[in-house]
Amino acid sequence: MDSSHRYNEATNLEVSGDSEDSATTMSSAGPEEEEDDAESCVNGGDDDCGCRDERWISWSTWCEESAIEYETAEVDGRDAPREAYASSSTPINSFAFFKSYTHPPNNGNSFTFQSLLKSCSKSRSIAHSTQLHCLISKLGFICCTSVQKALLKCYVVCGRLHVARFLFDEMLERDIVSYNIMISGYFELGDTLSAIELFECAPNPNRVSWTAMVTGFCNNGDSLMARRYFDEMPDKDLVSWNAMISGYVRNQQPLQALHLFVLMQMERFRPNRVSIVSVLLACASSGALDAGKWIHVYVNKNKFRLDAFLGSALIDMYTKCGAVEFGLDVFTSLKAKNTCVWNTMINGLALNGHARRALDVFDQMQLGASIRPDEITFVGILMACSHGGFLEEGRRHFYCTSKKWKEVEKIRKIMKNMGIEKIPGSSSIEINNMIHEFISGNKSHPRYTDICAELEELRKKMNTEGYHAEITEVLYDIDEEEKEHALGHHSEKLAIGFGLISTAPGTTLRIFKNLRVCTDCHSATKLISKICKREIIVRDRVRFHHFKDGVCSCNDFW
DNA sequence: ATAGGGTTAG
Repeated sequence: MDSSHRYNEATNLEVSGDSEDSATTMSSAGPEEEEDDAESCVNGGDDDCGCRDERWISWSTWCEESAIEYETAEVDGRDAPREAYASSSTPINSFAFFKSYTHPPNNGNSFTFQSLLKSCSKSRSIAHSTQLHCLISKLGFICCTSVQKALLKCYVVCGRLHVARFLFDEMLERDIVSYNIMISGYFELGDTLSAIELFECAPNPNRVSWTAMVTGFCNNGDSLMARRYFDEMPDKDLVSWNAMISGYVRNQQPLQALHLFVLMQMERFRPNRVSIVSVLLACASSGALDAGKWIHVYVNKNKFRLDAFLGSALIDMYTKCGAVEFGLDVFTSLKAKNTCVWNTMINGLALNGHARRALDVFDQMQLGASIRPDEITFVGILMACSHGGFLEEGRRHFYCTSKKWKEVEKIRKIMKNMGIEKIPGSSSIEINNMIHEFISGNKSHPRYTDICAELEELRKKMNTEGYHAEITEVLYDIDEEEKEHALGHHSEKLAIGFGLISTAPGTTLRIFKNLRVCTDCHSATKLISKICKREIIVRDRVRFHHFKDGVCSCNDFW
């Protein structure tokens, strides 16, 4: 396939807009058409021997015996295809609908069962899956390969891999689709070895199989292995690129995600909304505001439909980059606001310390828009309150997470034994469209010595202002001097030092840290903002700190 | 057609 063709394909995907939703809009063809496959595998089928009646009896018996509480099927137009109903409904509704629709001698065909199974896998209902499995066996549809695959999927999404494997091994015709279902199933359970094994014996792995490997490894935290498969993949398409990009985002490697996004376009693939949402997440978690703005322009230029998905991603990006007003602009311009959109806005405001505004939006959500808040909304509201300093008692209680060295030591040992390393502190700063990342204690930045000299200079000035390193926070029982050294090289200090020496006086510094800012860095940054007459904005894992003239916007609540 | 990619928090 040549690149220009791929380009067009990608464009069409975007321009048509709704194409990615087509999975829920089933084709109307099918249900009433008799399928050869199904007909040939049904046992009997002769009126004279009473098979049809018997089938109907077993169906109704099963309905009663399965103790399913039927809900009233409400469908617009009784002639709506059963598939459409099944794919957009719960299995209970689908069964009820099937029952109300089915009169002897019409017991449905293989399509009917495929759709019912689809609704089972959608709701991950093992009970309904097994019941349907029984019925399908009774009626003889189990020999139909498409029904088998649908059943396979049910067991896979319900986590019953051993059952799925049994069915898989029993299948007479195993096509690439069944292999792919099994591969993702193994990854879902974290059984990467079995997934690899299946992939390697897969007759002819296609793009879906390769992408399943990429996604599978990413979901299991192994982006390195995912990248290896991605690089080896012979014929990548947009979905495979998106899988790798979003995989990097999920594994907290936003810079790699951004890099791959650029690479993707160099390979003449045109980003669609999925790529855009993923890369916005990368911008949000690395604080790449300029990159994020560029994406927003791209979205407008290419007339991407601004739906709740894209809208929340944009609001999330802006607020996590400290640009609250831009986030609010997107929020107000959004026509369809679902719970997620409201939550994103509330959390974004809370994150930036705008407690009052977050609570206002919360009121608006319930009173003005009548959207029901969920648990995520409440987490956001709590966050807003705590950052607003409304929970002082909580804070006092908290100060009682602080000198238990022995406990800390124990936890560290357990973590090490489990193979979990402490997450290294990492801070990034965007300068001239370049993102510089600093890891605490890492000396690899080309200007490392200059940065240290600058920090040393600052320390002297800070000491005259009465600053002494607050060492209690290092939470490790090393001697005082070592503690002070470790503090001096916290990643945010390195980023600030670099920002100071590489930007014009007075320029605002925007730092992004993956962990929380420690007390020492907090008071040091306050002083630095005063000494250097700079505004310094630090976003840590939990919230924003706007430092100016020796004061922080969080009023020391965090 | 069935299989692979995307939103909010802790």
